[in-house]
Amino acid sequence: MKSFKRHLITSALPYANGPLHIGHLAGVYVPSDIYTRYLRLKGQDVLSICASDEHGVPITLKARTEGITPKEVVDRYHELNKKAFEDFGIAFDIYSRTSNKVHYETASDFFLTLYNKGEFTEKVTEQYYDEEAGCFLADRYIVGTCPQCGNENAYGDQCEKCGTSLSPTELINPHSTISGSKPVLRETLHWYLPLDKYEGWLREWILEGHKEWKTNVYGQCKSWLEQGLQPRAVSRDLDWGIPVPVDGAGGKVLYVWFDAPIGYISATKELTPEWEKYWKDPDTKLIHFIGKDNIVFHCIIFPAMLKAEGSFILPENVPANEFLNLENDKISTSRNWAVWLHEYLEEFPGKQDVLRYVLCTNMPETKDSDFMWKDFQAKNNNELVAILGNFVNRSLVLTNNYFGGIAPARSKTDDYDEKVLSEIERIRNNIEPSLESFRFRDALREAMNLARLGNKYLADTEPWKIHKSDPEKVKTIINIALQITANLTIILEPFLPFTTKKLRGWLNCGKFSWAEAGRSDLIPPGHAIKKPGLLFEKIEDDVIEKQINKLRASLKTNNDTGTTVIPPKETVSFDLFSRIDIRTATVLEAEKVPRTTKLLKLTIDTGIDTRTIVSGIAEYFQPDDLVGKQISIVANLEPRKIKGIESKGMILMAEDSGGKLVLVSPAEKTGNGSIIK
RNA sequence: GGCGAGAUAGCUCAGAUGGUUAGAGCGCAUGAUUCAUAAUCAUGAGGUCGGGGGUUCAAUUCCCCCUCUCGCUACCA
Repeated sequence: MKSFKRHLITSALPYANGPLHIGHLAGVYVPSDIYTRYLRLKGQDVLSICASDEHGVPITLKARTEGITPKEVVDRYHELNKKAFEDFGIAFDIYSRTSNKVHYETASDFFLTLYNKGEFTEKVTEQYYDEEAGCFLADRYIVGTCPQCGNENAYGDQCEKCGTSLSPTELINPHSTISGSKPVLRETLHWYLPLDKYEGWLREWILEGHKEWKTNVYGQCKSWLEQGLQPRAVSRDLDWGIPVPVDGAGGKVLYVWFDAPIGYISATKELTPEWEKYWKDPDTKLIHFIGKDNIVFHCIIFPAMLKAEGSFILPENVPANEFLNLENDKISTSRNWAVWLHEYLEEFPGKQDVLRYVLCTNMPETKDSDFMWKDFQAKNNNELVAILGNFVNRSLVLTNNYFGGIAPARSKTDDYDEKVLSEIERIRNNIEPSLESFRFRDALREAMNLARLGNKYLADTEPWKIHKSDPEKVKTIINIALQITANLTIILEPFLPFTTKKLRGWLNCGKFSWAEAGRSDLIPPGHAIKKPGLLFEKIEDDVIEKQINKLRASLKTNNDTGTTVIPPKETVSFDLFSRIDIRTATVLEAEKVPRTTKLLKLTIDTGIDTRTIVSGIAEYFQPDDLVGKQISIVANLEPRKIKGIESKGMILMAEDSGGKLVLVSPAEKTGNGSIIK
């Protein structure tokens, strides 16, 4: 096992187009914070880096819908998220942002180095250009008819209705969402990172060299490598981002996936003039904390970039977590199915550690896990209050009651006392390997065993029974209880920093180092402690019910109205509208198209004829349920071959923001072929 | 369709290069106890380890098939 001189910890850069929720915390920031705090306690040289990721098309889109500038969007969320991290004690050495000057320079330099080394390939492609707005259009800015499903609102990169990934040139009747005009194709030059070139090296490095990575990470990398890697464009025609630093590259910026990971480097640079020591010296252990959605970037693409650049070290491990669900359902920003960090703090002031604890005990380390409010309550009441808070309270109250708040000396210790004392060190020794291999749930469970040990020790020795008959023995007992309490301030520090700080205050002691954990002389005889308060308080049923109701209510609202309402399309003439022939029809037969997931082949009676329509609705409808249903169709849509079947027309569907499809049917049965107008 | 991860006590999860009674925490039951936020401590009940087949003296652990969940990817409206 290689030993390292220093650590560089990065945490995935949160995208600055929305607030943070518990999923972010459980997946990335709590684990990275625990790990960082542990290393710091051990006195290691460690930097923890994070920043807001502030470029990319979604931010420009959000700005547009809100009628503000992209800068205003990122400013808002950068401040909000930065504060949320601070409030939860996520102790980054720096929380920077990718709109900083130093990042612009770093990312530009990085690009230039690769450019000058000839690491990029250049390719001219035809892209849509908006002549009115005078700019190239990012894929998301082009809307047109999906060539597959006929959805008129398909974006240039993807049709949200059928899920097809598209390229903008495939869209029928494309138009710009900026000016509404019809864009023209223009040639444009872009730079590509030929990932295929690094495939062999990546295989060797990951599949052979890092078999110790978590199975989910290793498996995902293997999956990617076996599918073969393609060159990836590193630039885009866009005006929000870092300009490509090459002559004649006006109007082009670095693609956000390229600039974002470089943000780790720039933030380090901003933090310390010694940044190169952390990024280029092989004695540095680089660890990326991320969620599973980011595995490919941090295990494949970013390492390929670093390798191409040549002077940087590579990550030693990428302990990606899976996802946290909420009350049995996926966390979803658009459905507002989330517990937002800033809202949690308003409703549970001072209870940062409760959330940290619950998220840690239930961290999605090996598979997706679930956050349940009932579970949150149970863990608070049965573990934090009953086991930890209670033990601390007992030991401090006993010290005050029997010794006026002055720590007694141990007189004579018996075998049991010695066994308990040695147990402290054993617990510490158990925690270390868990923390070092990113098994934080295990580590925290073991840490809590120290409080359990304390409770058991008091129950077994029963000082309240003998404090008159054997005061010397009680001195020993209370001394040991205090040593356990002091050790808790060390061992729990990575997990519950607010709690341990409070506890140190009551113990009236300073911060101990990790190496001191296990010692039985942390609190010397004669040391005066303070009057304790309560470490945790019980959470009652009604508080939890309120949270559950709040979630359900927001979900209901979302179902009723849809949170993401797409802005109206441009005005069309009546003439244009009337050229579309919408009719009622009845489904005669329906069957799944073989070897597809989404396609149904429908035979329908249109009143005019009997025809076949292929529709991408198989995920929402059983074929049998459709037979006999009256529906609405576009009867004069140009025919199109789909999977070898000629589809004549398209079925009208209402689609909510979650992508769920509902048939648009006449409210009462009517003749097939009736005109809908 | 392909690939990856997962399915173990009521709940959340560990675990085994195949081999004596499969573990933890919480919950539950019973008992003990009162220093402590009706907290604590002890004991116990609870699992044919997703389903089916195979290899083996022996599989929950290895192999094959199937079902379900999550993710990636392909084809695609």
